Amino acid sequence: MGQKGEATKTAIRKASLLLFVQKGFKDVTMKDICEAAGLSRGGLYMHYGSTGQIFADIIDEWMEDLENEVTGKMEKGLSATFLLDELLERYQSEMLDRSGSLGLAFYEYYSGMPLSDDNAMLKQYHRSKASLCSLIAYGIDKGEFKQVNKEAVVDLLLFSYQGVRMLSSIMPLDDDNISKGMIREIRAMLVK
Amino acid sequence: MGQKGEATKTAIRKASLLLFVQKGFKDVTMKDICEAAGLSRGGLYMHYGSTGQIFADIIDEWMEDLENEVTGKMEKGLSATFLLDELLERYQSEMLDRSGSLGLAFYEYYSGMPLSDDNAMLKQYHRSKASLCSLIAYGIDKGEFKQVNKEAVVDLLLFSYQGVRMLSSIMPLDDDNISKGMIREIRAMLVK
Amino acid sequence: MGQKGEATKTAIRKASLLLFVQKGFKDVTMKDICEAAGLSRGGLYMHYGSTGQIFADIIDEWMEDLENEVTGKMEKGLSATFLLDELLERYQSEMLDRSGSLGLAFYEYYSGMPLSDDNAMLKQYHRSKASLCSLIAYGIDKGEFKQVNKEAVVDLLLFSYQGVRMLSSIMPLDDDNISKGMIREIRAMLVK
Amino acid sequence: MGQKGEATKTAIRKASLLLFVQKGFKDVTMKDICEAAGLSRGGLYMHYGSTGQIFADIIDEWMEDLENEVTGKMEKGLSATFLLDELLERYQSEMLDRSGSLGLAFYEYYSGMPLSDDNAMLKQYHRSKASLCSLIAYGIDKGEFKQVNKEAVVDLLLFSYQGVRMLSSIMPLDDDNISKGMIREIRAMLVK
DNA sequence: TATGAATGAGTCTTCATTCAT
DNA sequence: AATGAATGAAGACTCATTCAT
Repeated sequence: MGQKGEATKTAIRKASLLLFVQKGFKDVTMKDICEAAGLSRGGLYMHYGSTGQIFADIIDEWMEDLENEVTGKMEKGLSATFLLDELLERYQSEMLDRSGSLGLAFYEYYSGMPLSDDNAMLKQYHRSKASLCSLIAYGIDKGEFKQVNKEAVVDLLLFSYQGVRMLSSIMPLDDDNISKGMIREIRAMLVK
Repeated sequence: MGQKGEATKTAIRKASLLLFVQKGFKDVTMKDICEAAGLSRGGLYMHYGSTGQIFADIIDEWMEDLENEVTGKMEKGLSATFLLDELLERYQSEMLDRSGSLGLAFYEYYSGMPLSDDNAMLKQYHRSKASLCSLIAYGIDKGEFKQVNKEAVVDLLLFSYQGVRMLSSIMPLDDDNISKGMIREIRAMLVK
Repeated sequence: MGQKGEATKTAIRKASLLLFVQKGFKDVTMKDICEAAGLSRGGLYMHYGSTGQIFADIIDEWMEDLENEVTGKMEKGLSATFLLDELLERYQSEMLDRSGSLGLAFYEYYSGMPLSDDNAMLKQYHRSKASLCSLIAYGIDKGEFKQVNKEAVVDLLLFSYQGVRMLSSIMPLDDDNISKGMIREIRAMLVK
Repeated sequence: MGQKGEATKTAIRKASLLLFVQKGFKDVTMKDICEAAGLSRGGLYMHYGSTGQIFADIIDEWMEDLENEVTGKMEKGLSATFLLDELLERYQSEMLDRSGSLGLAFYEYYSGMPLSDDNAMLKQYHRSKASLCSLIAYGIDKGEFKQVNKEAVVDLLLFSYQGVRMLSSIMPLDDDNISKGMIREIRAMLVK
């Protein structure tokens, strides 16, 4: 019963994701999605009433996948410096893979909504922040890291990350160099 | 012709700017602009053929206003630390005044264009970067600043600035605290 | 088959009746009826192929309920004036209860059909007319009523009744006063 | 300037009137009107935003034409009986020309609006009523008419008129006979 | 220069109707 | 009998763009 319907919804989300990545949020029409999903007009409206609903659903699904892998490793007693490097490397590589980014779509989607506390990006920010802060606390505990203002350093990391990600999608940056340099600085702020 | 025509064009840009700030780039239509500028359809098309042309013109005008005030002061031999604080303060206050931001409009406008080197944002980035780098060099010269990777620190500043600016327009952030913390860290990286 | 099927059909008619009263005929869709009757699309189509069929069925059912109670009473030799008053009172109260009226639905339904002699409203008109005419004849016979053009007086009653009913559903009328006055006049035309 | 625009609006109203007469209010679409008026979609929307606006405009125009011609004649001292006959004759002929009636359109249009006192039909009712009442008063004054409840008789006339008009548009009535009879009765109620 | 009427294309949205299950 | 997924057609509405005046 729900079977077939759910499969179609999933197919719709999958097809839409591609479109949102390519064109941002505003330029994706219900018609685009029909075509991409191989569905008729009415068929699409059976499952979703607007691009906003689809996008919101995609985000929800998306966010559930992001879980702090860091915590587990701290519990295993690994070196904080090692974990930091691993994390920074991951950030750097993500900074560079700007393709496939939902940046514009997110920006457009949320700019059309009232600022609200159950904003998915906000939740994601808080989650990332908490995770990074606890890593730094762990490093300080182990004596590997300097005493720093954890929150400030984490913000610096997260926001500069966003900045590069967003700007490099609209202007040609030598992002490899840029991100390497930035990350080296941040590392230097932390590691003794 | 010039006279009156130029006045009308200026009025059009002024009216459009407001719209771009409020709705971003994609959602502003020629019709909106007609109404905002108090012009008829035909009248608007006399001067501009598309919203893109208007936006490009606005940016050009905009960019010409931004001039490096820093350089002059360096020449007067002022303390680098003083100049840095002044600059950081300005950045902080701009981080906070996210209202009136053209962020979304820029993003939308440039995401619809091929990545190109005569991108106004790119130019602006290079100009700011050069200006900040020379300030740091000046500080190092005077012995006030540590030896740092100038470019990296400047990028950190610029991109985290962009990050906060953009994100705080779509999610509710305690931006006052955030920006203060971040700027304090950056200052600490530089000043001996 | 009959059993359950007939129960469903009855449920459909019941749910539809409400909708027709609220929205007239044209604005009621098969989808509305599905929802109101708690049936699936396919389920509804099992029983009725269109709103017209449902409405026609409702009318048939409806009309069967209307039977001339007057005749019986005349046979019992009751006073014609008494019967007339009883009838007029009933008409007046119905004039006032314009809510729940199917007026618009009838109008819309029949205006979409060719004028035909097996029109349910027409049958109803003839039945009412015959019944009222025989009452008047009875009154004349008993010497209680004046010699009048029976048909004309009956028409006056029936059509003015319809007029008030229909118009008061679309414009705010002081229908209590209006109907009382009208009915008093009609009574005066008849009773010696 | 307004010249051409006003001409188009008039043409739109003219074309629409025909459609409203033929199909009532609800079944007339903006598309129908485009085609009937020989206009493009956008062209129509330039002048009217909905069928409701067009219909309202038509009614306004219409209502302005209806002016009490009766009053003038009373002032000339003509016989009340003569004026009454003239009026009744006019009503009768209008009862019969049910074609071209906006009955259904009116009904549908107003049934979709909240009952309101600035309802055009209501205004028209009050105007007609006042006009007829003063005619009767005039007749009573001149000793030609009986003492009657003016309002009640007028209501009887107006509502039975509406009733015939509306019902004869949806069921086959011998309206010639019916209206003649009804009008004769009403005349008899008045004239001594 | 400027007006505003007009066009035509494109998107949104809702339904009646069908059909595999 | 009944479900609900799917189709396709129809109508609403908005714009970019052109053009006669």
